[in-house]
Amino acid sequence: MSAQRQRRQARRDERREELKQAAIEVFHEHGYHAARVSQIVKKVGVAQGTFYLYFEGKQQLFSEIISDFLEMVVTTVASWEPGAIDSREDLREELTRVGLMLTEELLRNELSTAIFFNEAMAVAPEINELIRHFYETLQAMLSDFNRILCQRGLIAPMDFTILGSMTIGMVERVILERVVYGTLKDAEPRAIVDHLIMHFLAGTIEPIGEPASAGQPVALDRTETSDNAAPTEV
Amino acid sequence: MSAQRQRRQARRDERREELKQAAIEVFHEHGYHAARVSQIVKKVGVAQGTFYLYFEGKQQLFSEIISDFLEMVVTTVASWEPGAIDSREDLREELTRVGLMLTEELLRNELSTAIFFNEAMAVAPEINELIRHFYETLQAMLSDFNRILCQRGLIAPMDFTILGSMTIGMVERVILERVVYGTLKDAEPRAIVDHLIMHFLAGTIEPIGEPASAGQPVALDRTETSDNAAPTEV
Amino acid sequence: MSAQRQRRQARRDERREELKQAAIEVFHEHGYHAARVSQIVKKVGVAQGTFYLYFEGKQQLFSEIISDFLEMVVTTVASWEPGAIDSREDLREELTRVGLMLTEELLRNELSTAIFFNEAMAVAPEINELIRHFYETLQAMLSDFNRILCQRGLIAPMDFTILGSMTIGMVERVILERVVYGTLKDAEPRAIVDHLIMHFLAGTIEPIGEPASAGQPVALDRTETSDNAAPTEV
Amino acid sequence: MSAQRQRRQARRDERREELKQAAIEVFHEHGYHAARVSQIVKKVGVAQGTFYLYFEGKQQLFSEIISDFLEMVVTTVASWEPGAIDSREDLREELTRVGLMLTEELLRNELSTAIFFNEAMAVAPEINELIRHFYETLQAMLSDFNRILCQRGLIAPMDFTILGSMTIGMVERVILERVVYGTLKDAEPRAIVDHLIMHFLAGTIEPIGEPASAGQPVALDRTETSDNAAPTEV
DNA sequence: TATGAATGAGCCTTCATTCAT
DNA sequence: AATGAATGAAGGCTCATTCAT
Repeated sequence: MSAQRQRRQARRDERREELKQAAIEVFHEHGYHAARVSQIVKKVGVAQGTFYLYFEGKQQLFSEIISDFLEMVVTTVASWEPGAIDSREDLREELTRVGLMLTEELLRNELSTAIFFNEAMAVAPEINELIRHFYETLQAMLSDFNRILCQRGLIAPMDFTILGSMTIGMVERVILERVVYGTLKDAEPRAIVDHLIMHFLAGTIEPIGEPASAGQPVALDRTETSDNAAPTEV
Repeated sequence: MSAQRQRRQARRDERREELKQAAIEVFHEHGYHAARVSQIVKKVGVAQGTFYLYFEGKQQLFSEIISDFLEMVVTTVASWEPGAIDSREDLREELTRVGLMLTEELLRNELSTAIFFNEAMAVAPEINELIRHFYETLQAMLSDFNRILCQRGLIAPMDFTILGSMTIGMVERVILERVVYGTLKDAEPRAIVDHLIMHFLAGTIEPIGEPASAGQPVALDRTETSDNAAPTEV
Repeated sequence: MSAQRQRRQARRDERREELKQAAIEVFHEHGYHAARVSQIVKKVGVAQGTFYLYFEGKQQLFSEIISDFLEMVVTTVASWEPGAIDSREDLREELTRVGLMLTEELLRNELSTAIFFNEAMAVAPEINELIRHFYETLQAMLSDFNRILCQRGLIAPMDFTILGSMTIGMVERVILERVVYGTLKDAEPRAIVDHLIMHFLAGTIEPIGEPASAGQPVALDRTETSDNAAPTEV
Repeated sequence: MSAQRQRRQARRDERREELKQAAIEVFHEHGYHAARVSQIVKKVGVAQGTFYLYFEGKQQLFSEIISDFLEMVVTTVASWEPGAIDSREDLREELTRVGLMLTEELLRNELSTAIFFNEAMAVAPEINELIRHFYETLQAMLSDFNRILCQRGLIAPMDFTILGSMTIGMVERVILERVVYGTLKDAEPRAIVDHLIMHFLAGTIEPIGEPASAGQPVALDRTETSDNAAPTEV
């Protein structure tokens, strides 16, 4: 009895996932508004009505897809471990670890990422709230992180709300270009993460490309850099 | 004759602008897809058909609104004058000038800004292309700027494409929060611009908030940041 | 399974036919352009959307109605059997058979016939092509028939393309008047067919009304007719 | 005063005619329903409103165009002079005269002819009545003609209403093909008229192409026509 | 559970006509 | 007479959702 029930539930979950995956593809290809429920069910090979046995409707499914995505991001970012960080080098390492993990996740969920950035804000107020909440959570997390870092003297004091926004923006646009539009597809994830972290840490003071020199600011005077007209674009 | 023609043209332009403005409000309030042409004309007090004397249709008008917005941004950003910049202090001043100007423009076009960030990517492929083109233009402009700065030894060498994306992201998220969502409404435009520039210049090395100390990095306690020699400011 | 599928298909076909029939009535009553889809569905008692489950749109349905009609005509005309025709009498009999069959079909599809003659050319270029093609087919068929008849010495040589057009015109106007406008509603189909055939065979040489004399031309010379005997009008 | 008034009236008539001519072109090119008043005025180079100074509306203008056409046809057909006709040869000559005159007129008004055949019945009930009336007039005229001819022993007695319809149909389809569709454009007007008349007079008994033999029925037996497999298509 | 036929509200757009100038 | 901006009614079609089977 229970075994049969379990099997049924498993089959149900499977089909649900199939539909959701198909929806992600359709939403990605056409955008939410041009996406048709009929296209989704056709991809899976079930009848129109079946869709409504698994989801309340088109919007609710979209909402769920966005929720999944946001939760994944939050979980990844929240995995940061500030405990053992005592130096800027420690910080750099930890940020690199988290950055690479996030990058990996986003690349794994390329379509959802694209949907999130392109469509999510233009579907319905409820979803906008979801997203606003996400950004607020992210802001709060980053503020906490940065406050800790500041207390430990690892970063300078400043308005951590603004800093949080800047960090989020920096990261998300780079992700957008790399994961969604492929503009930065020549750049290795590692290089991208390095740039993000170095920029977070030192703005445009320190060069990137020679890991050896990382942590040691270049002397920013003309004589030394004059022969560096064509910087090595990583 | 000519006088009458001129008067007509003037009235025509005026009405066109009225309709466009009403459309911006409606698009902002309901989003592109939920916006109704009927709501737009009702706001202006003209008949439904009149709308089509001035615009080809709902989407074309949206497209025009986005174009206007993008052009405004590009024009503002392009007003940067790299000529006389010889030091990081010069750079800071020039960036501040442009940053404040952009902020001012965006605040003046608050609704368009919101529409751009929330809706623009989810309307139609043609508009997406418009926007992609915009970002590419921006990227190219920033890359050029940074290359020049780098040649002058004002910033370190790195991948300027990535740097461009980071800068764009940084700026646009802060704008979004401040202008569109009001999250940073407590922060003065000036403070925001300062943060953006300082972060661009020095990441999280330098404190912000005490203009007096600007340019002098906080002592990032060397014991804690042992291998992190205090960066020498220009 | 298969049984249910069959039942469904049957019901589907039935409803499709119902809608098409209703459309024929509406097109006939109001003409294509003034016909409303809403009138069609109301006649059948289904929702507006249902219409689009069965037809791509108003024009496509019209096109289908015309196609059906044209096919019916071509099929009927093509049923002619020239094999055993060796004399003008044989020819007359065969033409009579086909003529009556066509008349019967057209009377059975009175409304479609009317729609064809009144509306079909004024709906859309695609439909015009359909109709042009129909006439070309008919022309070709008639030319072939007549060439055969000529070879057998049953009709005189002449330009069979012109002859084909004359025959088509002769027939279609008589049909139009009888079936569509009812002008000739006093005339029995048989009488009409007789007139058509006799006219085709002998122009105005032979009288119609006394089948007995058929085949024997009235003496058409001046002396006999100069005294102007009042002919008995049938 | 009166001179000025006359000049004004002349200018008015001229412009009215210009508009009507433009309308004919537009109606011909697009069909009545797809024709736009804006296209008509653009052709003439006047404002939209000007159109309504000369015509009550689009439909009324169409109606007028059709009326002009019908009147032209009736006038031409009515020019027949039965007075001196005493023999079938006389008849043939008179019919040829009228036939050529009609053909000439129709070729001169090619566009109106096309509009009449393709569009006229599908515009509005009032116009249909106009056309029905036209056909009835034509019918009556032909019936009268034929009755006279019959009385003079030139044609056999039959149902002259049916004969009238047959004649009208014969003529109009040949015209349609030649003038409107160009299918018979290889045939000289004279050849067409000859065919029409010969068919009217003798159906398919007499050959066409050798005017010499006109009036003398070919012997319709196989021996003479057997080697005539490929009749001279005029 | 699955099906898929049926629903029906809702909107963008066109264009003949009007009328103030 | 001429203009041309303004009108506004009207309808084809879509598609998310429901529900009887």
